[in-house]
Amino acid sequence: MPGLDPSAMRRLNTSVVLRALAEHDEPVTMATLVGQVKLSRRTVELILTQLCESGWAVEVTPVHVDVGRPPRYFSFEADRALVVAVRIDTHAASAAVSDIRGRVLGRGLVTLRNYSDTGQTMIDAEEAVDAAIRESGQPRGRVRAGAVASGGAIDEDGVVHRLIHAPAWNEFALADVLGARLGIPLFADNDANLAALAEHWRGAAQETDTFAWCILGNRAGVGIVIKGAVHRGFRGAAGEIVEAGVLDVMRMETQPFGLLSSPLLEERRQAAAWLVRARAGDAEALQLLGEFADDVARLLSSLAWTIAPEVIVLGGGLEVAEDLLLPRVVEAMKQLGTLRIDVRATTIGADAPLLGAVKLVLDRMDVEFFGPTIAA
Amino acid sequence: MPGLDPSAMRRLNTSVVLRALAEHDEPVTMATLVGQVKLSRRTVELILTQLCESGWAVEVTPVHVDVGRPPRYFSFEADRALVVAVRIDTHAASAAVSDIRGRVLGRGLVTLRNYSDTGQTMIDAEEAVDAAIRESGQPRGRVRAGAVASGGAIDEDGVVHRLIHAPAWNEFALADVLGARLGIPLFADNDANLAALAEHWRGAAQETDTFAWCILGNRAGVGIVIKGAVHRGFRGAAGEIVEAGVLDVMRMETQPFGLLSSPLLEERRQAAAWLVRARAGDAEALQLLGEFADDVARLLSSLAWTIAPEVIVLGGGLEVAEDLLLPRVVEAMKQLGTLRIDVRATTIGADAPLLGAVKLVLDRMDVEFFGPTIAA
DNA sequence: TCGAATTATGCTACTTAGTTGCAAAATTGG
DNA sequence: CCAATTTTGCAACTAAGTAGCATAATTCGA
Repeated sequence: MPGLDPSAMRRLNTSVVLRALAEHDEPVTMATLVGQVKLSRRTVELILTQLCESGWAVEVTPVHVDVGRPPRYFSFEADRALVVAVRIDTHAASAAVSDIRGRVLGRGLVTLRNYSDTGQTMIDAEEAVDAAIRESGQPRGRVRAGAVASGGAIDEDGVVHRLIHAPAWNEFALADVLGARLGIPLFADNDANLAALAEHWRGAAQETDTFAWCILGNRAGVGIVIKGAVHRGFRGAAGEIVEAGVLDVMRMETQPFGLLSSPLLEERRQAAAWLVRARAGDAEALQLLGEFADDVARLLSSLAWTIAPEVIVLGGGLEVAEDLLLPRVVEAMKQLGTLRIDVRATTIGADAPLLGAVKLVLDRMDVEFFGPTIAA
Repeated sequence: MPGLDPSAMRRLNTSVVLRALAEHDEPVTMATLVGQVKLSRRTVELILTQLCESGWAVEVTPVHVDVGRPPRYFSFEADRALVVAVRIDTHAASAAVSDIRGRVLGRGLVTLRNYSDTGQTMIDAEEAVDAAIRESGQPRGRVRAGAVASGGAIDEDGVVHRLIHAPAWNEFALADVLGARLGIPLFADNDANLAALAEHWRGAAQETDTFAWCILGNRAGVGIVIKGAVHRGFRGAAGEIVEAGVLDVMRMETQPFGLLSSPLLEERRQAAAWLVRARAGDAEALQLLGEFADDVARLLSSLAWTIAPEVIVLGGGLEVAEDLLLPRVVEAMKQLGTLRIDVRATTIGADAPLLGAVKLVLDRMDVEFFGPTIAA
């Protein structure tokens, strides 16, 4: 337990002021900030001066209308630090460069040459990052950190522990290897976890902070957010349905509606065709849809009694069937006697894991961005 | 986000020093504390003086042998604040009075007159508390706070949301009602959650901080600890297997080995008889034991893929069958293809929920004990 | 155009609290 | 009884937050 000295107090207060400043999209007056942070005006003034000197804040002079001496306006310099988010799928690597507020400035997409070859995939991923940086038009040096989303159980150190269909990835130090290649600190996490994080940040689960996000079907995974933070579990294995055993996941894989979440366009097209049939009232399609809903409900029930999330968000392609699937799943859960849980569809869609990676690095870099270094 | 002023800094440092002091069972010198808290000797000295004045610390003069000027010794005054833990079972209310270090000073036990009558049960619970305080020999006024362990889904405000076999308890504000009766701030939580907390504190799960604790059989419940804190889930429903639906829990209830965790002595005796038969190699008993192990394994698998705990602790009576049950459960989980998890038996036993209640109130009262009030 | 009203600023003086370091105190051992 | 040793007690200093007042820079109305 380390005690605090006055300089630690100043660091903390600096971080408080900077956070308050960063919350506003528009420039704000000192008085506004003083109201928020519960520090004296003088202190805020001194800290703001320091922040301007170190480049984290800028003073701007907007047009002014009110009576009285015009206040000084300050705004947060979001461009000062950029982050990059990478997503590695079985078929493609995508990347997004974003500023520290989460505004995406550029994107890149590269089709993977050979997913089973981790080395090649790292090259592909770097290409996607390069493309994203190029599109952003920002100097590369501004990209300070990054996060990568991938399938599999990924622990806090960014090591992939199990990726059932791709043994080459087992025990692969994804975060370290790709981070070294890109020359920045890099975090890694499971794509379902990151999708959940994104959904909490900007999607369908903003008002709750204990919930689960699911992709179920051809691929299957659950992302769990507890008290606002991703729950990874031991060696990142939380939410890794592939390991379930309890539930017959394989059956979902051979289910046409399971293909809704396939990374392959062709398979998604097949699934969409079944959806059309179901919407038209085709008996076989409705039968299969019902079975799929039952399977999904059984999985969600398992989540319900263990985690007891307040909300479950269905993502990963399932959202296109929202109208047909949701009522059936809810009904099936009721039949199972499960606690009534608010089940809803994603509002972010396919971009979720990438957006979640942005959020992950923003969260993790708080200390770096808002911590000791600021004062310098 | 509130900023810090010098007095907040002092409060924090005071709490740091007090915690460091409380870690030692024996009196310690100032120099030792200085080494631990990373504050200057002068500051520690001033804070210790204040703590002595406010009664949280006392200076003692032990015999001294080393050369040099003899140091001043200080020790933490654990008696200054006592807490009471209550456990409400279907058949009895028990209570324990403990000091702030968790040393139990007195106990009480009252057989419930009518569990379905919450009012009567509150009276019984208070009697148990009175008995425990009497046994401790401490003045009642020293008991500053308490916690109560009960079955059912209990939210953070201490309201019981579902207790399937006792509708009178539904939406009963357990913490508030009993707290008002006892005249102290009272926290409430599910007994499995509290047992898990106890196991983390003093039992079989001290070295991990993400794990689950189970009572399975006649009663069923799971307590989940994530990053050292109990995970309650929405409205306290996490780990409430009763709601499962997915798994055939009722079958376990009619299983003779399920009676191992019965609150009734008679039923436990029956179960013990089956254990004897199994140990003697009786085929029927071994068959039933195997089925029980399979059921348990299926439940634990569900925990494994959702939470991914590092350890699962079996408690609530199951520990008496440890030698026969554990290998079978582990084998059955392997058959299910579940991630290998360290499954072990409780080292605390039946006292776990009560001990967990002590820990809960100590954790929750940190702010009160170690927070702003100290300096006064 | 000028003065009153208004509002934010810049600063000085003061307080709290943490750090440094030195002289003095209290012990043991020869 | 003196040297060695270890800890204490305190004075002087520094960092950082608070309070509050005189002043500056506006708008508005006459």
